[in-house]
Amino acid sequence: MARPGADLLQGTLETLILKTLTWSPRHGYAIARWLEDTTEDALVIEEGSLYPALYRMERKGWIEAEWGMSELGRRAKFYQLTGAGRARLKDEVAAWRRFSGAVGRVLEARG
Amino acid sequence: MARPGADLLQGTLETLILKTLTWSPRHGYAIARWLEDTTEDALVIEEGSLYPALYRMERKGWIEAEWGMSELGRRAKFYQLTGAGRARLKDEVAAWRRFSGAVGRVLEARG
DNA sequence: GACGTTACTTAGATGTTCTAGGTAACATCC
DNA sequence: GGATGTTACCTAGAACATCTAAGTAACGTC
Repeated sequence: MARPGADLLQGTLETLILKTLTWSPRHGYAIARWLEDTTEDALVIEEGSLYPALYRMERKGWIEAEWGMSELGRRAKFYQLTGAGRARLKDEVAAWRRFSGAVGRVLEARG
Repeated sequence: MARPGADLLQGTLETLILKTLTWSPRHGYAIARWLEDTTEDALVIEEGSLYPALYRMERKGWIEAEWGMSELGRRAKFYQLTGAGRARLKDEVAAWRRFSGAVGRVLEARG
């Protein structure tokens, strides 16, 4: 799993971002910080992954962006979930459970 | 998670293959069948992913191949774990637990 | 002799993530 | 006032695993 060139398993970042926006809009930097805090740095979000992911998700209509001011008075782009994004999150959480459950069953298997 | 072009999260296949070879050598086709059976088809292993993965892993010294006869009398290439492969499996299982635990914490988070 | 299954092979496309660079504003400390 | 660290965003290019889609071949069965 600890492959060079991939700290995150491909396909998980967008799900994590969607989840981060569940409760209120956040700007990109805050999304990364929240994910790292919540996982105690088990997940580290590279900026070169984060921002392209946000653009992809905006293009797909899962999130909407708006410029505003961060808590510290700097300009920042705030993202919020759309209806489609909320639906997508639900699907992705279900898919993650199915997938990680399956992998878990394999890795716990005995004989 | 259910992205077109990726049923498996990138980085998991090699771990799953290593685990499949824990107990005895198996040929490629049997590896795919065992994984699908064990996960009740939650994980489907495409041949175009499986065989290239086996070559990569052989190159990396995690598995060794030998031609033989399958249970049904057809020629088949049997793969078995090397010492390095066994060590690698251990690391990957630990990494998977860390990673999936972190994702789980994010996805279960409330507020 | 057509069809389904076992078993392996490989080229090319796709798509996410990473590395590594950049801009800019503000705070702090020497 | 100059260096350093933090917040905050942007982007080009490379790396890499997986998938699609094609192929070979042997065997069994109907």
